[in-house]
Amino acid sequence: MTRCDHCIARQLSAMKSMTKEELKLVSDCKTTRFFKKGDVIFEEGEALNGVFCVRDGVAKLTKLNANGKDQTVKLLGRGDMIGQRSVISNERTNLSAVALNDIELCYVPRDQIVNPLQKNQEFSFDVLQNFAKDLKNSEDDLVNMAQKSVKQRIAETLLYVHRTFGVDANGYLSVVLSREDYASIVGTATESTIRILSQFKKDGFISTEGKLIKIENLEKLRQVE
Amino acid sequence: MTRCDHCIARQLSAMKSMTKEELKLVSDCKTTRFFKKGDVIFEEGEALNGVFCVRDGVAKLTKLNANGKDQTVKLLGRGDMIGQRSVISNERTNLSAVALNDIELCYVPRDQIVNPLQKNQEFSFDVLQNFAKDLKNSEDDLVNMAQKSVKQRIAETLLYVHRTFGVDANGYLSVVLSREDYASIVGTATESTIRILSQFKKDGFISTEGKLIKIENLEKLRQVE
DNA sequence: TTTAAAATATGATAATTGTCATGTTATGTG
DNA sequence: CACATAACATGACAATTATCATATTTTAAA
Repeated sequence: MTRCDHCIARQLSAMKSMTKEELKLVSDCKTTRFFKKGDVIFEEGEALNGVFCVRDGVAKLTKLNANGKDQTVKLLGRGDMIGQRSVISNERTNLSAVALNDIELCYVPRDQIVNPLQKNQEFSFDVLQNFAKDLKNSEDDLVNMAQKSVKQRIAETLLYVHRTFGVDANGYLSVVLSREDYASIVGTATESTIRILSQFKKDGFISTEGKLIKIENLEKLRQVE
Repeated sequence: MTRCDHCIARQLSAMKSMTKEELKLVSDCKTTRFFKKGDVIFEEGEALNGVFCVRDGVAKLTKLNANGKDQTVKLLGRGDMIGQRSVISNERTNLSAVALNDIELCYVPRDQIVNPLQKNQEFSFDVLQNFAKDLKNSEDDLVNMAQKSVKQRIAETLLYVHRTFGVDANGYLSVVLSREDYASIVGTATESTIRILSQFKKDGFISTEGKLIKIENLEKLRQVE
């Protein structure tokens, strides 16, 4: 079994401030899980008795609204933790997690997270700082959602995916999302997303190859109004 | 000077898990500040070297967007803490705080919050749980903003204000917000807000008396589509 | 490889929301 | 009280976005 202290995810997550002993416990208890593209990792309303840590791959957190539509709340990549909140507040999760491509997760039981949280000040302060950052991002997202046009939100999502997950050898966004995925992130109809992406193509801001998207002009995308 | 251990705000905030000694320090260091309706408590971009705790009154947290419009991110009432995040992440605040009516705040210097956070496990876990709750709310807000109509968002805001801050002796919402305030919360034009509130009046969902709003039919407001 | 299903694309049209103009009503200040 | 200012209200119109219909293309499975 892979040891946690070598895991690349550790470099990126709050777990970097766990002690060697704590990390050893995590290492011993954790189980590694693989999910295929499209697999549901957990469903809204489930009780999570542990935390997932993304070792490799990308997942989305979604929330079902009253009309039966999914809203994507967050994308998660390497080093991100899933389910910390539910574990800390001891509530069922209010989000579903779905794999966007093949993904490898470590599942760490609740106790191995909560115990260090209650004993290791550095770790708990780190998690607190992560939460503070998440909250700030969340506020920014809210303002964007409230005040920007669909076109702007799509442009920003493309830039976000580019910035966060990078590009493949040919310059295409390495995370491949369907038009419906993009629609679910910006909170609009799939048709609107398709139309706007087509427009971006005509404008030369992006190019596509099947489902792959390449950003051709970062600056123009930033200036979309 | 009023002692913190008698403060009603303490019953509601994470400070309830501070030790007597910690609370004594807070009590000795804190300063009480009064703001009048409309006063700016602090501005986006300021460095906050402490935390505000709402003793009485209501404030809003707003964020300026690129077009110069304010988005209201959160309303704060008795027992709510303002500025914890900036203090914890050691960053300048990304929000402004404005008094919505006459308000009394306690200002607690940074150290009196951060030191207990680094020493008192119970307190820091409590703050963590508060953050977890805030994050969940924030996600819910995002989904609402993304997927509900302006009309629904206004109806929900009325219900929220009713639920959170209650009504006066005559049944009017005890927090009095301008149409512009409501617009800034739901992220729409002031005129749209005025129109929709007029419609709600015609429909008999609410009644008004000057700026005062009374909810006449909770159930109908909940069912708005 | 064939074929069904899913994803993408686009037109037509409706619904929602924003913007600008303009008038009325409250509110507060000298 | 008078007056200036801000808040509220409403019409007319424009812009954005959603919805429905219908092709076309891509993908995946038999």
